[in-house]
Parts: sequence; C-alpha cells; structure tokens
Amino acid sequence: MSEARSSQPARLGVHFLIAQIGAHAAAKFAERLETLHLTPPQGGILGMINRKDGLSQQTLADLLGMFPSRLVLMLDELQASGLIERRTHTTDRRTYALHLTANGKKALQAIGRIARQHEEAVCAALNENERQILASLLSRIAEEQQLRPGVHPGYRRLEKRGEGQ
Amino acid sequence: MSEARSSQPARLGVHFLIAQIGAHAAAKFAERLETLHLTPPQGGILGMINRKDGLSQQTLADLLGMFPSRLVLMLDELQASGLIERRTHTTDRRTYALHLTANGKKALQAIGRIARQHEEAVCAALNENERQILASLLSRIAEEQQLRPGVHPGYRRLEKRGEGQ
DNA sequence: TATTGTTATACTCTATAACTATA
DNA sequence: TATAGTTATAGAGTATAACAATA
Repeated sequence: MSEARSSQPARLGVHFLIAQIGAHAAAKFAERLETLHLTPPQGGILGMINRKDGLSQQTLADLLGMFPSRLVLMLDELQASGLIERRTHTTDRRTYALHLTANGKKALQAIGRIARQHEEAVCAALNENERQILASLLSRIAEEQQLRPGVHPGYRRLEKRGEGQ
Repeated sequence: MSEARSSQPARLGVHFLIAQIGAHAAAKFAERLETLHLTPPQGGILGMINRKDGLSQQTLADLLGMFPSRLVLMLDELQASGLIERRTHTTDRRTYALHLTANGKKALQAIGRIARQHEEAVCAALNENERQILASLLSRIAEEQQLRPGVHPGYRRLEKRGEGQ
C-alpha cells in the first residue's frame, strides 16, 4: 500500500492489480469447472497428459513442479472418473504410461469451452484490440519472469504459502 | 488449454496469463516480506488499519471479507509483535478500537519500500509508458469485475479453493 | 544401489460452532 | 435478545519420510 497517503484510493501498483485480478480469475474459473466436477489442477493435468501423451508420473510431476506423492492421489481420482488410464510400460514394469481416455478427451474439450466463456467474462471491460495489447504485455512479463508457458505456479511447492495484500 | 492443437505453444488466454503471473507475483512478494517477518495478509491488515484508524475487529473482518475468528489470531500476533494495539472503546466495552503503534507505522513504510522494489522486478520487461498502459487496462478490468480497491480476494472465503490449470 | 510409484504421518490453515462478556 | 470478541474442534490440503517392487 506504499502510496496510500491517508485514506484515499491511492494509485495501485501493477503487481498488486495482477495478483488481485489473478486470484479472482482463478477462483471464478474454479467455480466454472465445478459444473464438470473438476478442479483447476485436475484440468491442468489433463491438458499436460494430452500434450505429452504416454508420459510417466515422475515426468508429469516434474513438468508441473508438484510432488509425486501428491500426484498419485489426483491421478487415482481421474482414473476412477474414467478420464485417464495408467498403461503398464512395455519394458520397464515400474513405470506407468499415462493416457487420456475417450471421456478424458471429451472433458478436455469441455474445459476449452468453459475457458473461452471465462476469457470473455474476465475481459468484458476491454475491446478486441485492447485484449491483444494486454495479452502482449502480459506475455512479455511471463517470459521475462521465466514462467513456463501453460504451467500455473499453483502446483509448485514454495517455502511459505502466501496470498493477500 | 482450450486452444492447444496437439503439442505446440498455443496462444494463451488473458485470464490464464493473469492467474499465472498473479500467483507468481504474490509468491515472490511473500518471499520479500519474510525479511520483515511478515506475511501478505498481515501487511494487508496493517494497511487497512492505517486507512481506517480506530476501526473495530468486526468492521475490519467485513472490509477484508475474512472470518472474525481468523482475524483474532492474526491480530494477536501483530499485537505480540508490537505493531498494533487494541484500545478499549470508550462507550462500548465489548469492542476494541484498532490502531497502529509507532513500530507499526515504520513497518508499513518498510512494506511500501519492498512493494516498490517488487513492482520494479515484476515490470522489468516493460518501459514506463507500457507500465502505465498495463495499469490502465488492469484497473478497468478490476473495476468491471467489482473488485474492492486494495483488497486481495485471498482473504475471502470461497466455496472451493482452487488455483492451477 | 538407484528409481518408480505408493502409503503413512504430521503439520498447517481455516471454517464452523460453541462460549463469554457486554449491551 | 442481540452483538463483539474469543476459544475449541474438526476438516481439508499437502509436504515429508518411510516403504515395496523393479531395474
């Protein structure tokens, strides 16, 4: 709140606006996904398996930056829901090869439709030209901050967890 | 991941970029605050008490959208650290009036300095003109989405907690 | 001996509800 | 009886470490 004088609006920093809107957008997106009985992390896992078909749990955990032990439980759920399958590896019997099922691919398409609705809602204040400018500026920040494209830091383990302010 | 064809970069939506960068920025800001032995929610509480000097715990909880029971423990810590004080209300002996101590005001100034450093780091990819454009676009989204200026949704209780995707 | 996946445990965070003291 | 603040409890989420099977 640095710039706050005494009790007025105060010019808010970009970092705060991004954190604020980002948390809001993530929460709203989670609400939308509930209609599919899915959580955002589950959606991210489906997307990653789609992109790297047949990858192992270890590789998936590395790509998303999450602990393998956490991944096991989430994959159990997705498997029980019939969205993914664990195929036994041909040569190495320790590892599984992860794949989307037909229903998993359908779910991913449904997530895509929801994401487009969500994008429209979040950007309602801006016209098409402004949205492109915004996407361009944000992409440059994401690149400079070395964020992995398409990977949300929410998976990551960070020393202390903090949101707010 | 909607727009992902098969295995390539794919154009990322604004909503995702904001959520991704926002989570990253919030985590990094939390790291910076650790040097002051403070968490982001604590910083937000200090800022709000500064803006609404003498407010009650109930009012503060309402403003931040957090449960009063959660607030009690955080205020206990801030009081133990000597950053705030609970003065007894003159007429109503049930309520406390919350104030910053001298050390609390110093801490708030230190937070301001850290926030400016953080702003510089987050926006490193952009020049001054671009930062103003970005701030303007984000402010319009925040307003249209009816986010309270200066209040991070991280305080709020939402049905299900979700990040990721 | 190292690696993949799993299970078990412990810890943190926070919502809920019960409680007290004032009004 | 209603309200401000507090305390207590229970539940969710997740990091850590120990473990079994395989290489």
